[in-house]
Amino acid sequence: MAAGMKDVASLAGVAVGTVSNVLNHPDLVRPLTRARVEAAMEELGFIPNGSARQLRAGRSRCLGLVVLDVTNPFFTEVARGVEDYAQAAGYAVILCNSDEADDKERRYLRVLEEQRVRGILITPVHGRAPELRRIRDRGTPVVLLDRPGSAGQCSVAVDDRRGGEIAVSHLLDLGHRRIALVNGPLAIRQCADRRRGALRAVERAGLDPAAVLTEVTVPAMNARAGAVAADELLGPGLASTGLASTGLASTGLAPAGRKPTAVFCTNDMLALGLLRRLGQAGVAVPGDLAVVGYDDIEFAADAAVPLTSVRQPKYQLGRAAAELLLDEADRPEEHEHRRFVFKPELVARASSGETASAVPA
Amino acid sequence: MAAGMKDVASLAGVAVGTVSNVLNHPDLVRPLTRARVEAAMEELGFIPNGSARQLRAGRSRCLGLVVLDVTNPFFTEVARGVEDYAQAAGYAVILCNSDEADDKERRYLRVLEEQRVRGILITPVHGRAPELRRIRDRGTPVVLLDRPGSAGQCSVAVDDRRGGEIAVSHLLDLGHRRIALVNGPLAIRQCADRRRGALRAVERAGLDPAAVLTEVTVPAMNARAGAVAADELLGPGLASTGLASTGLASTGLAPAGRKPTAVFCTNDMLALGLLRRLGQAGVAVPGDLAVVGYDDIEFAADAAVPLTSVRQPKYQLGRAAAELLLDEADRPEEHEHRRFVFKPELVARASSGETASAVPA
DNA sequence: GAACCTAATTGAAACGTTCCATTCACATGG
DNA sequence: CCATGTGAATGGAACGTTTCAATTAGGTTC
Repeated sequence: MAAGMKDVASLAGVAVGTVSNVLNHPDLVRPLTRARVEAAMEELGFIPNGSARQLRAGRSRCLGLVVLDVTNPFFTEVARGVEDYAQAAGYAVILCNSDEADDKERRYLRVLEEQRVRGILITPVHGRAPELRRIRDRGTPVVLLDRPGSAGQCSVAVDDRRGGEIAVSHLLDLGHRRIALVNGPLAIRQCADRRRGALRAVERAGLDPAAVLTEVTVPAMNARAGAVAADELLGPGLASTGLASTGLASTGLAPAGRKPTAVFCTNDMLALGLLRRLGQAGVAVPGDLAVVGYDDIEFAADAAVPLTSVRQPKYQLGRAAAELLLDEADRPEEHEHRRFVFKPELVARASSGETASAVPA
Repeated sequence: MAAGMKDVASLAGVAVGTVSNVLNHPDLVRPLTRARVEAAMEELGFIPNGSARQLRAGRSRCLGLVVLDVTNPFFTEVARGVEDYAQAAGYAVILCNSDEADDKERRYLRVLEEQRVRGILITPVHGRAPELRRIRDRGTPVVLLDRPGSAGQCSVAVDDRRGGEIAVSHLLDLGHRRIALVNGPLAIRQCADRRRGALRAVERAGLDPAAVLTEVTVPAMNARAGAVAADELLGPGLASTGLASTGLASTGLAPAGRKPTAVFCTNDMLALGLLRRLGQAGVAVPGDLAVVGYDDIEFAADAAVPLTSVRQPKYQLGRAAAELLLDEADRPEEHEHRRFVFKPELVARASSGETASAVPA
């Protein structure tokens, strides 16, 4: 069905080599001949076969991007950054969604490697260090996204420790002394780092983390999980009685029994899901409970209670990562590994009571 | 660098054909031999070369999905549907973002065809009918996404005409008689259809569309464009004076001078952007202006004023599309083209004043 | 022990490109 | 008229698989 170079060649009355030249080295072929060949291509609707080309070349014009959740605006914004840069450099991006699932991630990595993509950008679900290392060793550059990498590879990240710290410092400054930390799996590096930052903020304030922080850990970083966390915070007998209910399902450092006056969610999806649930339960934000999120996705500003959040330069992140990756892929000699670390920034809005006075300690 | 089947074969002391059999027809090879081969693969870190495989097979295990905007949660939800189905069927998805730009779309289509993807799912920017037809003719199945296709191909869509109709009927029922229609480029089919639905609703109510509807057309369907539309609606001398300002930049049917009491935005991104701007300008929603969106993305419910919207079965849409595509790809004989049309559904929330009484006519 | 089966393995021919060393046609200068 | 040079086109090898007809080794059957 599909016409190949052979067909084009015979229709144009030239050798296949010439057709190839028209495609890849147009300057080497006489204008007249070139025109004939191009006409033939047009007539046959010839589309070069990428597989054959790649096979010969040993490498493709695609790169792979593996994210934790396509549904999270944070990642789509990063993806845009990656895509814009890649596009400009003549590459296409294969966007893969690991869904925070180990096996999906593994499967995608395998596919990408089989496709001989030019390189892989990934926010890994778990450490994955050895596996990624092997991929590198086999010749596919890997850049860690949104994660400070170890030596021997490039990475692009935002200082998550610091992000966690400024979020919690903000709450402490507002007078909060009982803070819940709603977090995803600690195996995800960002989660662990933001938590460390939170702890550090408390320590720096001369307070006891065990007394201040209550940890609630949820298995995913999406809105649904945020709602679950809200339920857990509100305790079993909740309903619309606000936080008046008793037992707080503390999974963490602090002794149960004292209710938090603020929550730090380690991403905005979590925070938005939590916020919605709090609204349904009649809990006032920030009156009864102040909320801080992370990522500053576009929708955070538009939430029922505009969400205070820690902003990350998402688009820049993606762009920088793509740049590093293609540099490594295209000029392996000159390339030297780099680790970009962007600075996070607090964006205070209503949900933390930026404007209203603080809740008593 | 990368080990090939030849290396595996010689290490295991067998012929390359046998290695291939281990991979593709394990049952044909003696368990002992198989083990030896597998050990060799492991030792060499062998990863089969997808290009070579595809070249031989003539087709790849990937399919392409081209959307208008990855940043729009509507599309990421659709993508999840596609991806889940594809994944289960053993396919990987190449997600492409046309960004509503004609040339980006064209470029991606080209790449996908060169890659010999198994099929293409697309929400086209413009009609593109002839070009897509040629792609089909060359042997790549194409399924139209979120758009009722013409004959001779599969498509999956939601009845956009009806969606537009129920949105505007809802506003009419609430007593509104001056309605602004904030819409994207009419070249995008959904935009045109939703508009037609809006017109129909007005006619069915026995009213004059020219008198009721004011059209504001923006060049993109995102939040920024929504904000621009808000500015246009508020008129030049606006600021925080609500709608008290004078000249309304009507681009459409209605004579200027009378200000709308309601807005129908043809997607939620537009509505959310508009909503934000209205908030900044001190316009009360739904008091001064009622707002209805379209898509019912997850964030619509969480907006400052929860957004009334027209819900589409996003995930189902993607899933159904992938199913049709793979059916066509895998069993071209039995396959017959189908056109799914899902029914949209109004989700009334505060932004249209669902609860509050209607604004006078 | 010849004749036949079956199961396992082999080797070579494709697949559609790109690359490169040749060949060709023709003009130029000696 | 031969040697030389130049620009254009050619033809075949190579890329790493899969497929398939052919071969081999062992086992059964008569």
